[in-house]
Amino acid sequence: MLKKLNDYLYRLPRTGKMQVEGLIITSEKLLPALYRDESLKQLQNAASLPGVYRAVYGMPDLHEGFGLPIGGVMATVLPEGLISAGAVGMDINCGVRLLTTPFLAEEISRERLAELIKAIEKYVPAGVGKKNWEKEVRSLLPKVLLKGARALLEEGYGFAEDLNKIEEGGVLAGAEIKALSETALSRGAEGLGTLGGGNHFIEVQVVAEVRRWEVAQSFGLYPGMLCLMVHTGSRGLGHQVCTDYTEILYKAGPKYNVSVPVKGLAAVPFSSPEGQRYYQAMLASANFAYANRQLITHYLRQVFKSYLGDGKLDLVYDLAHNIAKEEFHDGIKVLVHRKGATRALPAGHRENLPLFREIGQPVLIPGSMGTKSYVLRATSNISLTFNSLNHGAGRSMSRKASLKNLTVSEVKKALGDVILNEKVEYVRDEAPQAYKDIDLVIEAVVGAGLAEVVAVLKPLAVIKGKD
DNA sequence: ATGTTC
Repeated sequence: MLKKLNDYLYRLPRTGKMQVEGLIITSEKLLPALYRDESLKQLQNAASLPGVYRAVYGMPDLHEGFGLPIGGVMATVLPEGLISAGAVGMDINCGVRLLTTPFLAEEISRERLAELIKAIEKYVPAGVGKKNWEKEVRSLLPKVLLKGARALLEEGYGFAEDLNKIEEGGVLAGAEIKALSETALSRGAEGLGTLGGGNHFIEVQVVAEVRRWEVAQSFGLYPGMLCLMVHTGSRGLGHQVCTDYTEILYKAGPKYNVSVPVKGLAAVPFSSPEGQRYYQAMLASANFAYANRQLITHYLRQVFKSYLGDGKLDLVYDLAHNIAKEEFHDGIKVLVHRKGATRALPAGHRENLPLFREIGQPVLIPGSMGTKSYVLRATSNISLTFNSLNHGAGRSMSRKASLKNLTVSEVKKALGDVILNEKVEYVRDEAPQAYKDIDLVIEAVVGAGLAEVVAVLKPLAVIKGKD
């Protein structure tokens, strides 16, 4: 089905109703997983939407999702082009934040680390359905929806300089509370300040390797540093918004003569009332997620202050990997849907935050549970993929299959010395065996000439929520 | 991903 262009770039040729071709960043070793699930078929479906621009892209962590595959990038020409809730995904602005700590990893014993993650769990409830412990934050919801991480800052949760290192300054303009259902609002209120389940985590990591010294230094990363990585999103709020609007867009589609191959790609013109409504709801959910990671950061600072005596945690960066964004490519205004894909702005790109304008933004790529994570920087070739990179390792086995096939001892072995808060049994579907090899995924984006490795992070302890 | 078949 795929045509090899070079070692790391494959073409998904136009067939059937495809309006554009697909381009996939992958490799010989990663290919078999693509043929085991529906991701290529889903990419073909996306390529068949009217008005899809230039090509649809698959990142090396590509795998089956709802509508657009995870690791998929799809752009539509504005203003008449389509917007699809399913092409953003259930967890709107699921994303990653990396923090440095004032400690070297070697200063903190395993015993201390184990205590630390217990303390973190008290402040940041982990697991599906968990609610925030600090009821006061619930009243911040309206402000959070409109002003994102900035809203929390105004309430004393964080420092002004935090915003300089959050994509978009931690807030997207245009959110509307009216666009959210009552259910979405109530799920949002309870979920603010919680981690969630699935692939979400808080990880204590060490900077194990620095490959680009100057760049790492400008990102604030030095070898041996103890770091914290937070991976979470908009919790039940984003999930509800995606569910609500997939239904709304699916029903409204015919009104605009839009027919979609599957309900998961339900879409309407961006400029239509329904399209704008979804976009406003998506922006509010994205703001919520930036704020969620900000609130969690506040709690982490409290824990570090009380348990280790120093709560000075500095942001490296915070980015979204499930979002749709209005951007210019080839001089044309498009709506880029990234689902399980990260926007990656190279050095010199004018849309970078001021701090990163010259050097380019850090691209944070978490590995699977217990495996390495990477900090990358995009090269100037990144325009090939609308300035997009992968978001992680990507599943290679479904949750169901991993729970069925993986034993506790196999998973324990894969985790090695990494401390885990939860019983291994409950997070078997998050085992490294259920994911692609992060090293191969990174090799693909580097080999394709899209990115370079700045630093490699190794996990020491991980907090996961149980499903 | 998810009050995982509200």
